[in-house]
Amino acid sequence: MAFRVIGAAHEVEARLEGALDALGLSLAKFNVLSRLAERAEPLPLSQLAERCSCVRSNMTQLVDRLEADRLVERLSDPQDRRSVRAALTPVGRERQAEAVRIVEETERQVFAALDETDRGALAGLLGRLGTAR
Amino acid sequence: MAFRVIGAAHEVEARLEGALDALGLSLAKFNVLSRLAERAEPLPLSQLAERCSCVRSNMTQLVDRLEADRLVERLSDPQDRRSVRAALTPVGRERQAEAVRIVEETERQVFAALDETDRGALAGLLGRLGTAR
DNA sequence: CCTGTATGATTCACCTATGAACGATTCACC
DNA sequence: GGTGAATCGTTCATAGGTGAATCATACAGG
Repeated sequence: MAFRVIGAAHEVEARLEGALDALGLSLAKFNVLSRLAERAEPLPLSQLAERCSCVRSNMTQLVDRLEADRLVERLSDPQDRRSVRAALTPVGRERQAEAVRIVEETERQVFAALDETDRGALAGLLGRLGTAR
Repeated sequence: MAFRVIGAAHEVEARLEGALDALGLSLAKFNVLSRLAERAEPLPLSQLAERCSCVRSNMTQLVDRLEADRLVERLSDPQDRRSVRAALTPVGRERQAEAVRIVEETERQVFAALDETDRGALAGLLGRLGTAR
């Protein structure tokens, strides 16, 4: 049962990765861009890591790659010189918006066979899994 | 919706990884050991990769680490000198059996809130996701 | 004011995964 | 029987993820 859930999720991930590939993005990069797009303010990397549910060292690398792609830039914070804030570039903002459309379209295809009731049931069942502790 | 499925699966994976940690195993290693435990015959790495749904180069590394752990050994095949077969060591076989118990117990906890009907419904819904193409 | 502690980001070592390129072998077919 | 194509495992570069250690900076308390 656990492996059914894991296997299905891997397939969904693979579909999304495949779709995002056309934009030179991965799911991980898309996630970072989306967290940044949510607010106008550039975010310190530690907050970004928290919102992406990953550790800071991972965010350092992700931002390295996104900066190399010219989608994000690092800004130093004069208030706290330890802090580095990540900001979307104009290209990054555009790319994120295109990615949203692609992700939504892919999602529509993946869940096409499920009506609203089915989707609610699925979300409900997943929400009852005992993953705490 | 897609991210609900993915998120839930990641939490299930994390629970299993955490539980297997006590045996010095990961989910990936457990999977390899289990494929090997299914039959007495040592398996060529390419078949092992296929059964684990991963590429051969990944299996090379996984078997490297399992060999370092003394859970698996590489046997050369006199019939086909290109081929390398992986075999469980006695310790590997034992470890796999312990891991099965731990995985089953963890699974029981994760799915405790779902009765048989719920589990069937969940499997059914997941099976209807459009991941082909 | 100074000192210790907490925090921010990076680096490093490791694990899992992919795909391309490679060397060695096997095999099919002429 | 020799040659060209396919197959096997490994290696390499790249990507994403973790945790421990490190360095700089900020901050609280004496």
